[in-house]
Amino acid sequence: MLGSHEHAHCIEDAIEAANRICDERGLRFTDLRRHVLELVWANHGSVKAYDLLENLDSEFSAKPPTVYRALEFLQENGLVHKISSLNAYVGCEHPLKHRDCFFLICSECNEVAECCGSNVAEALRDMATRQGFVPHHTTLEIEGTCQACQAAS
Amino acid sequence: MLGSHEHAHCIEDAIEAANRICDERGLRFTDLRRHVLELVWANHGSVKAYDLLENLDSEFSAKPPTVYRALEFLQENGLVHKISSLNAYVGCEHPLKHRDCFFLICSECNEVAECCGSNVAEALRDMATRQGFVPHHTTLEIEGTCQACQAAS
DNA sequence: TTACCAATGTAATAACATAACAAACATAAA
DNA sequence: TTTATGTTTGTTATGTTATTACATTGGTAA
Repeated sequence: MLGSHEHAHCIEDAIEAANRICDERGLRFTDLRRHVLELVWANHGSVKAYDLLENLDSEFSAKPPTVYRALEFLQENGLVHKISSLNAYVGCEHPLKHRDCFFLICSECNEVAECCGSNVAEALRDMATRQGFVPHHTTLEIEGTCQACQAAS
Repeated sequence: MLGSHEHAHCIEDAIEAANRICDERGLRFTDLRRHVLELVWANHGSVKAYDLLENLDSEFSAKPPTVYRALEFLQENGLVHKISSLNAYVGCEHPLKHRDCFFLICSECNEVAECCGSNVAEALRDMATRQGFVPHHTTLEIEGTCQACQAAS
């Protein structure tokens, strides 16, 4: 668990960042996209596409493409990440500053923490370089137990 | 591409290793399991479960559970890895020696190279430790362009 | 207004994976 | 050898995740 906090702030911040980013890029942060982003941020865990679908109330005609298109837009603009090992999605904790990030996934409480930079990225670059490999995209997802959940057990 | 080589040797080696491992562990390396492992090793790319399904000829009754069970067995015994970002499977290049490994996936030629150890694993452990996170399983998959494909372009 | 492109609606289907139960088969104890 | 047991495979059905293709709507600028 994350420390107790006014989670509404997280959502607000995410929406604000999204507004700013779309503005800068001349993109439309539509009702649908905003709504999906809010749902993704409803908690600090990851969210499944079909759960989003169920929670897009009657305001939207919720068919799979509706959700996947919104997720695609949000991913392209760094507002959401896909967690491949879970087939699920999380809100990006620091859009724009985002580079070489990876995820700590607690399988007890299901929260996902996003980490950036550090020695890991460097070690990865070194390793790839030694192999003559040019990386485009890295998927780094670590499943385990977070600090809070260890303390609790 | 990997350098040209007698790929049949890779398959042979994989089967031999599998035989040895199953033997040591008192497990049954059945025809089905052997056949699936051979198909996984048919090339150095990753293979999709439903492609395996199509290629399990009439010798086996090929329904999805058939394939997924074989893959599960092979994964449990370190003979095959799943590539989450592709929903696909690759043969393990060094069963048993396998620890903290990760994958370089070339999106030009589709080959997958498995890497182990090195500073990366260490950096990951450090990072997790600093966060008080206890890792159980790491998914590390790097998509990019391999050396051979850069040279070719 | 028209023309255009982006966004969304809608239906169908593709791709990936598992549940639940039955049958076949190996192995070892009786 | 027979029986009992657990493992492996067969089979049907279904659950889950994601995309294709085409129609419609809506914003924006010529």
